[in-house]
Amino acid sequence: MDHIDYEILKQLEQNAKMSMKEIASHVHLSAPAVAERVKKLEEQHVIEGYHTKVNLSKLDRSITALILFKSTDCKSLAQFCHSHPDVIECYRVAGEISYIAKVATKSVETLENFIDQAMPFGTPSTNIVLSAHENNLL
Amino acid sequence: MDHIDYEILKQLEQNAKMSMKEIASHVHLSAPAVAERVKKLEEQHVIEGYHTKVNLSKLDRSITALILFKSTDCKSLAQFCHSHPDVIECYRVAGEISYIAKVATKSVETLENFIDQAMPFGTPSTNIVLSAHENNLL
DNA sequence: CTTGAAAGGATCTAAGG
DNA sequence: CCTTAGATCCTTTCAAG
Repeated sequence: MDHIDYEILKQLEQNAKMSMKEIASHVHLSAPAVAERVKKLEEQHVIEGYHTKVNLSKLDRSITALILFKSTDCKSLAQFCHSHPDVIECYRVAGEISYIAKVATKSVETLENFIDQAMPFGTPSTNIVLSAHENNLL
Repeated sequence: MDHIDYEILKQLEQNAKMSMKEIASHVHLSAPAVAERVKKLEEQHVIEGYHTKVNLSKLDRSITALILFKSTDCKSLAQFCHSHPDVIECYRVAGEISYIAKVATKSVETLENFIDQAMPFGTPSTNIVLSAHENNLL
């Protein structure tokens, strides 16, 4: 993991489909050299996968909410969240809160349904996302 | 956006590098037909990008925290978070909380530094991530 | 690590149903 | 909107340096 690997990861993070040739031109190496480095990064699980980001509103899931739970049965809450189709991410956390679920859903009605279903597992505090921002890792 | 597009997105979500040929075999179409559909999904911004997931701990950022803010100056807090290298995601939300930052940092010391720097912009409640889970969209 | 070349795939283009 | 077929580009693998 040297600075060239960092630069390769930086390029791939922003565009997973970038060709070895193109990455090579950024890091001033040959394409086979870059391919070998990428292969090693995959084997070392530095690269965990290549994913496609899909627009949630185009999937008719325009409302995103971060729901904070105080729960005494996080195992059950986790099981519920892992299997619920509206949940896109969830976190077991230590702090004032014990569990956080990120939900992307169709409408306030479906959000209400989710909260009602989740209530038995803990006390939710619902925060609707107004805007979101992602920073690059590298 | 028919059921075939959904199936294509489902495949690409899990593996952005899947070839048109391989997707084609899943949806019982020819490779060029799939390529054309993917191109349209890109043009319609249903597909927002192709990204590589990088292991944070391999980048020496083993601690992840979700920091909940009560703030009266979200604009400044957002500006701070957008430009801070430890922040990976942040959300302006409506609810009990006004702003949420997802931070990936090296150690408790660097986390402490972040909190100290963020304090002027609001009242933080720090929740360290013990475990995380992602669901598939499709 | 490099270059260069060869083999195998993938994508792109075009013609046609 | 689809298919098939041909051309082109990219990747991968190997050699030799």
